[in-house]
Amino acid sequence: MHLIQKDFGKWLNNFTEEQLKMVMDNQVKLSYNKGEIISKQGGFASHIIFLSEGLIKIYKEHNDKNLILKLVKPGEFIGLSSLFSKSTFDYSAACIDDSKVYSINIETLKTLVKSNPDFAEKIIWLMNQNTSQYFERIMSLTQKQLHGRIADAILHLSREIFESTSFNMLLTRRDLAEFCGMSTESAIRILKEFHNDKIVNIDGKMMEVISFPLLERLSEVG
Amino acid sequence: MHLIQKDFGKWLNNFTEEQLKMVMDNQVKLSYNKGEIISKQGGFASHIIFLSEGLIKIYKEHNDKNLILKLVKPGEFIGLSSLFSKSTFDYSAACIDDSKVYSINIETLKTLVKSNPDFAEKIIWLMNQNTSQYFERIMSLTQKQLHGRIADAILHLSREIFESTSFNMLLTRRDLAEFCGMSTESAIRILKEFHNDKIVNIDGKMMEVISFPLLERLSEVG
DNA sequence: GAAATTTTATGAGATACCTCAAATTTAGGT
DNA sequence: ACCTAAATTTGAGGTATCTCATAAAATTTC
Repeated sequence: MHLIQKDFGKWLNNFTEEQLKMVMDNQVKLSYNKGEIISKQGGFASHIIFLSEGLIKIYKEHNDKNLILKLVKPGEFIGLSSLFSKSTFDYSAACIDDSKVYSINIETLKTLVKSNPDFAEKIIWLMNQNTSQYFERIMSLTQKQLHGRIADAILHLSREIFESTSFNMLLTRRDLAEFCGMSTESAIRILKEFHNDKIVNIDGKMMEVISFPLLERLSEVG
Repeated sequence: MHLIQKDFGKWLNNFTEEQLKMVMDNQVKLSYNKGEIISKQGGFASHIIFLSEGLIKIYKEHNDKNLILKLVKPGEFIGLSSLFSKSTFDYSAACIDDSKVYSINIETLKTLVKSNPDFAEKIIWLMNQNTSQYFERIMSLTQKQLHGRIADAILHLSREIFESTSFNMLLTRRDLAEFCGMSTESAIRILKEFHNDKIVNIDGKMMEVISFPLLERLSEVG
């Protein structure tokens, strides 16, 4: 009880004792290793996942090329888009880093949404945050060229995901390419270019942003 | 009262008299002409719109190029993504055809969502439908080349929007291009190609699908 | 109903990006 | 520690797509 309240924190406000017990009784904590797949596109969506530790990629498979739709960091839910609609996932989820998650029965969450308007509001708010993020991604991926897209990705990693100027990005070059909708070779070339131009400092997967203004400019001009 | 119940139909189930009255008192019906802008990116999101008649495009502006995120047909809501989150629209909406809409105060809708769990469920369901559609769009726009994207667009128009093999697509070539994330010239060239290859029959804005299998094949291979 | 604007159309040239190939480095498994 | 597989890197060549220019057709405006 203690642990889950600490992690879920803000999501469990205003729950009655009965509702809290319901969450407790219908949830398990799971650990995944880097590289492991949590859910597979087309698979049965019986649970919603809450990420407690680690980093996860949500991606779609198309022929043999993948596109990473979203990076999920601790504190976020995965699978909300299956609430009240599809019974199958329309995307896959895999761990970029060792991860710990709570897996919550989807029926439980449905019941909670229907019995607790404040929780429903929070879920709707979360889903709208996601949608807004997807709009940004669509614009980046479709309207900008390679440099702008990589700039967007670096800004996202620095500000949203790792919340630091300097971080281990964990993503492989291929992950980054799949996040930016480009070939791995292009991603590599542009990273090197940014490094040479002293926009970022890159050593393997370690990344340090040197100039946010330049990244923002690249993002802006596309 | 009669009119709105006919239009909103399925959305007003399970409402109490009081709630129905609340909808009635906080809603106006508006008419727009083809080409008119309903809401502008960055504008204040004070209302949710329910499309009763016509066709509307939801689009984002980037530098001087637009991208049409979604086509909205009668029976759908616009602006749900502002419920419980942003107070400004992060996209614009404009009429592709003469349209009639109900404009509903956003606070009213919030109240209803919080007081009627069934309605909340429906809203969540709707938002998830949208998200699912956006995933499809991201895949089409980022993973497929021109022919696949135009094929996707035609299939969408035929099946989702007009629900007919033969229809007046209303969109200009430029709209179609902005829906497919390509230059107007490319859209025109590929439409002509499809016409010459007898995949569709095109005369101005009139469009007749001749071979769904071929379109699906083009969509599949990308 | 004529003028002005927008839309549609087509060609040629430019270029951003991908694909393929081959080498080197790094990571993973036993 | 070794072997294998995966990830990273770089170059060269090809191509899908865009841009620009120009013109005809269609639509809107007054």
